[in-house]
Order: sequence, then C-alpha cells, then structure tokens
Amino acid sequence: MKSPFSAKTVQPDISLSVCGYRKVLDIISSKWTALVIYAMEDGIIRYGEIRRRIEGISKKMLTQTLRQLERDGLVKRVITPSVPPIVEYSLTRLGESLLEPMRALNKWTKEHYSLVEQARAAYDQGNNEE
Amino acid sequence: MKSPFSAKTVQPDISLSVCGYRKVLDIISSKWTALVIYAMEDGIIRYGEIRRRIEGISKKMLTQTLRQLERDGLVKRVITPSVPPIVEYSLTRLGESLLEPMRALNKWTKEHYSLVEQARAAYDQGNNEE
DNA sequence: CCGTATCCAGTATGATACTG
DNA sequence: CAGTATCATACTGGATACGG
Repeated sequence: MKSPFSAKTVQPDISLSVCGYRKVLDIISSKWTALVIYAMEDGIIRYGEIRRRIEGISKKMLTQTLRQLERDGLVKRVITPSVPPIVEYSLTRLGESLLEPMRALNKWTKEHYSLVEQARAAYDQGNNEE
Repeated sequence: MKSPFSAKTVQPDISLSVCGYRKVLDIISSKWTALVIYAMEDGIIRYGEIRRRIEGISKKMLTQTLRQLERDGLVKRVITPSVPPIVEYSLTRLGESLLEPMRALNKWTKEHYSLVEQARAAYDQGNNEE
C-alpha cells in the first residue's frame, strides 16, 4: 500500500493561518502568558500581587503580557484612580473558558512528564552524552 | 475582605520549574511543533511528506523539530537504509496521548477564536488605530 | 503603585548551498 | 531522499532608569 495520504488526491495543507493549534499557541505560548492566566485563576488580583506570585517575571514582561491578554479579550483591567492607583486584573468569561483546555494540558503533564524526562535521559545517553 | 492570597500566609509561587503549564509549553510551543505532531495524527508518514503537508516549513526547522520530539519520546523514527533512504516517522504512545489535550485546545479555538478576533478589533479601535 | 522608555544580549528562525 | 553546514536576521526577553 502506498502512503495513506497520496491515496485520495492530496490531504489539505496544514497551513499556518488555518490551523487551530497555531492560533491558540499564538495566544498562550509566549514565555509568561500561561503563568499569568494561571495567577488569575482564583479571581481578582492586583498587578503587584501577580508579580509576587510569578517568580522571576519583570515588570516589562508582566505589563506586556497583560496588555496582550487584554487585547485578546481574555483579561479585564479595572483602574481605581486613587493615589497611589489601584489596578485590578481578572479573567473575562472568555479567559475562564480557556482554563479548561489548559487544565487538560496541565493534567497531561502531571501524568506523563516523567516519561518525557526518561526519554530525554535515554536519548542523551544513546548519543554518548556530549 | 483583603486579597484572597494574603489571607493564608502566602500562596506558593508559580515558579517556572514547578508549573505544569510551562513544562508542556516547553514541549509544544515552538513555532512548528504542534503542526508536526498534527501532521502525524493519521499514522506513519515520511519526511518529505511532512514537508509537503506543512506549508512553509524549512528542512532545517523540520529536522530540528523532529529531533526534539524524538528526544522527548513523542515521536519514533525508523530508517530503511535503501538507496535512496526511507525515513518514516510516527507518534509513540506517549505522543498520541498528547493529542487528546491538544485537541481540547483545538476545540476551544474553533469555538472561541472569533471572539478573540472581535476583542482585538475592538481594542485596536479603542486605541485610535495607530 | 503601576507603569513606560531605552538599550542590549541571546535565541529562534530562515535562505542557501552542499552531502551520503 | 533526507538530511547537515553556514551565515544572516528578526524577535524575545532582561536590566536599568525615569514618570504620573
């Protein structure tokens, strides 16, 4: 038998623009995005509080990530113009809906990540270390 | 009420090394990884065939992505040393197990991505375009 | 407190040409 | 066919300093 794909004419291309995987990843794959969403899982939280919860994030990246999420409609930002100002962030409904599939990924990691680590060790072993 | 986090001492940090989200993303978030996994969804497939299915991927990136996936134990590589050689790729069980949560993401995209696009348009509008 | 602006280094990706 | 090698570049993220 030939390749399963050459049989029925041609399988449609997995083009960048059409593929759903790519679209979600454009949303959540930047270095801090998933962590920031995760930090808002339990409800309203202030800017400084997010920074304290996420080890190692810089102000620049936190702000940038939050703006992106806000633009994507996943996060809501409420400013109380006191002095000093209070800025509170929370997930929108849309943002919350994303938690579900993200939790599925998280679950996969808990259940399978040790196998990935084993595979890596074995692979690096087989390649004579370095 | 104070912030929900300051109440019980301190919520554990969302440190990079511990967080599951980060771990999966380290695996699937590079530009081509998800697409390559997707291309193997239906079974065994040859190198050249993957290239043809994924619009725009270079040989360098395809090879690099496949090696990574192989190292992570998600992909199996079988070489038939004929002339010219035949190299066949397929998902391992571990790789297949990752398809499930990835499909959950894909489903989310199908159902919600239009909202994201709307949110972006509205946001860009509000910010006076550019 | 909550940012913005600037600069700079490291990494990820891409184009092209060559090989067993 | 299935890669590797090399070079060029664009983007990402971090450090630092300043502003409302």
